[in-house]
Amino acid sequence: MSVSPSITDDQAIELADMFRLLGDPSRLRVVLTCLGAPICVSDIATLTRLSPSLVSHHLRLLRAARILRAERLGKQVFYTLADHHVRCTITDMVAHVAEPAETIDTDAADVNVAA
Amino acid sequence: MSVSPSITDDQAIELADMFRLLGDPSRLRVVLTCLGAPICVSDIATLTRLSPSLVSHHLRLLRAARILRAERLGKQVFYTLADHHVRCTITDMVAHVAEPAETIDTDAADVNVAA
DNA sequence: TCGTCATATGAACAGATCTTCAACTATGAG
DNA sequence: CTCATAGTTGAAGATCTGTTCATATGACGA
Repeated sequence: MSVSPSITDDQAIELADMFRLLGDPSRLRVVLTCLGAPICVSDIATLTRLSPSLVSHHLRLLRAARILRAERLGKQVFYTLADHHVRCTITDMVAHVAEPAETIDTDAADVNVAA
Repeated sequence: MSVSPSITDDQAIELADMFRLLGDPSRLRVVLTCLGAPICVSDIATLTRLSPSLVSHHLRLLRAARILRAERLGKQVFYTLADHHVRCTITDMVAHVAEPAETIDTDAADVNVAA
């Protein structure tokens, strides 16, 4: 039984799981760092000002959730968004919250539960 | 100093905060329940199969984060998404994760590191 | 007023989570 | 082989968070 139109409870759990991973400031910063070109662990650590160990722990979770993908190149391991869909999803979410609301109107005036 | 192109650390924290709230399955289901018409607490509790008390606790957090908005009507209190921007944001995020990935390919096939 | 329904709130507990530290593996250079 | 660099992993601890239970508040009807 779905709790809302057009989404199953299972999907809700999957959705919550992604949100939970992105819900930690440190981990989110790690993900944001990977939005551009593939980047190695020590660079992520430097940019985010987090310890390499902590970054690695976060990366493991993000990898397990298939949000990030790893690729070894010599001694270093480079991380990137797992695929195009994940990149779209995260980019859009970031844009939504970062922007002060732009294309708003379409149905701005509707159901208003009486006073 | 921003950790990624086009987003400040403050925005990242704000973003993480929203994700964190949406990252709990129960709380997410509460939010999803409010996507449609304004709905009262006991109905949310029924639909989500959560105790009224727990629902109320979650609603308080969601209200504080300005994700939901409350409106009293007699003995009942109805909840809705706080504003159109929040509705867009959440609707889009749900759509992104709910859909089985649409425009995927472009870079789907490539190296696989992990041994 | 009293009683009841609808919500809200506070305390308390169990379980999860972030972070650190130390130790470990893997790769490449000399 | 030995060493240094890059990353990973596990244990441990402090903190946070979700949930429940009991109690309180607010609103309406009798």
